[in-house]
Amino acid sequence: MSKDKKNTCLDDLRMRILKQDIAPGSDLDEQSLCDHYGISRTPMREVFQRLSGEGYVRIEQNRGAKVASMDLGVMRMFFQTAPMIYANVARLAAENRRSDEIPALKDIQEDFRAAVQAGDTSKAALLNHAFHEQIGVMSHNPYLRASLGRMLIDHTRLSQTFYRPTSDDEKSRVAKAIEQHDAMISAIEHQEPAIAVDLTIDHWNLSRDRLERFVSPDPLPLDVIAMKDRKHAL
Amino acid sequence: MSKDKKNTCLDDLRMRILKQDIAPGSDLDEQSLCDHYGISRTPMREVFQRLSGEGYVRIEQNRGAKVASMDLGVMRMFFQTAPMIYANVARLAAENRRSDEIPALKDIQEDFRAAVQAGDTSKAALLNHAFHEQIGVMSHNPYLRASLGRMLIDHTRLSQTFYRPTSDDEKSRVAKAIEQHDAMISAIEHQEPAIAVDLTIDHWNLSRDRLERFVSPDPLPLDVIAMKDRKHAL
DNA sequence: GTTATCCAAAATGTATACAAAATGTATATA
DNA sequence: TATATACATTTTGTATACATTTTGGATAAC
Repeated sequence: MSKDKKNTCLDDLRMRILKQDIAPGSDLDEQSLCDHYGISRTPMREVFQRLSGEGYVRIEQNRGAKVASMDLGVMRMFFQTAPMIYANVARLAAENRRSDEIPALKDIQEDFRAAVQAGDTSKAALLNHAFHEQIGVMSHNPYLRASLGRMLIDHTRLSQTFYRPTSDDEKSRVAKAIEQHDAMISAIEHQEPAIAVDLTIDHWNLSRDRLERFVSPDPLPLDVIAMKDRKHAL
Repeated sequence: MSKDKKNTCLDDLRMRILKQDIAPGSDLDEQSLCDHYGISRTPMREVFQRLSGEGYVRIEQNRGAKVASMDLGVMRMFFQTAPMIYANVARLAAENRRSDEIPALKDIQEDFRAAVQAGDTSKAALLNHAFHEQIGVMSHNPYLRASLGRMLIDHTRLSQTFYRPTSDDEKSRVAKAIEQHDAMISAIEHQEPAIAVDLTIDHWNLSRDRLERFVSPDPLPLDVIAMKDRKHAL
């Protein structure tokens, strides 16, 4: 009974961190979370330890848990490291996947497609996360999974705006990402590591472009009045 | 006071797992460890959670903590993944190290050298572990450090016999490993990533040969009597 | 002889009271 | 006004009692 509540709490906190519903760097208040999830401090602190082990939070001596931050130095490492990890995980998944692991990947992809089409952007981002986690599971490489998990936390946090396309161009990018997922499933299912790697690199490049636009968006207009006039002129 | 005992416990369990003083797959008995380290169950369980997050142990629902196992599938992944992780961590350490991080690396290397010369084999293995962990710190890449930490746990567990050289050939290998460490320190200090990578690959190849001989040692003599005769003949 | 069922003992998980540490606030002092 | 200090409050850490689950073994049924 309470074990169930503990897992609910764990899943919910993971989700809220990934959705940036709880901001990077912010404190997690032990007591109020205990009240909210209806569990006592002991299992709550265990949840914090788990989240810390997975890289979602940082625990500091005598001052509680904070959501993992995303500073500039870490971002550089993210962009530098991601393609290597993703590509190698994909290769290993294509080599080592068990056939009974394929359906889970397909199920996630269908839910992902549905969430995108329904315009449920944060659900889509979470399902994209689950998709890539599942590829990590299928790689059967515990060493790389540790890196992958941490990369995906930051990737998902940065991609919260991805699946709310605001232009035809962005719509086609989302459609392309979905197609790439389908192709990756096929490459993994048919055990074609080289194809899985190529697709993963393409998928990363697409995502990286969007991430860069998110991290470094178009500058604000220099002259707000002029912008306003232009808008009226439409 | 008790916080100190908790950290002692954490460090000691890490050490005992790395030394294979506690065998892969074996259970950790909560109560007896509480008695041994003089702490109560709450902080002991927190220690287990930490060790689990770092990859030293696995916690299973309602049945306690077991030391991480090392089965065949994982070993394959270890040999497949290690050079990539080690080489990239070394590259990043050479690129990103801060100058105030160099002394710690040098100190560890001196202790390592001393332990080898003193014939303290398990201390040497532990200091080798610390040396490579410190390079991980200096890489400033939290993603790869997660993989590196897990690789080093298994690497150190497999290398317990390394620093007890039983022949002149093995002695020269140990001496070479020490020289490689020195050269790696220099490459990192002088920020030469390409050299750091090359040295790391060499270092890995040396280690891999010894690991393979450990995992797959010379077969037992087919005819014990003949061997015995041959020995008497010497 | 084998399997099934029940019960006691051991272990694991949770709640809570108490201890220690950090934080905030008011007052004193320069 | 700025800084220092003492004290109250809040937060974090630990011990322990109690609840739940698993485990081992005895007995019963087949």
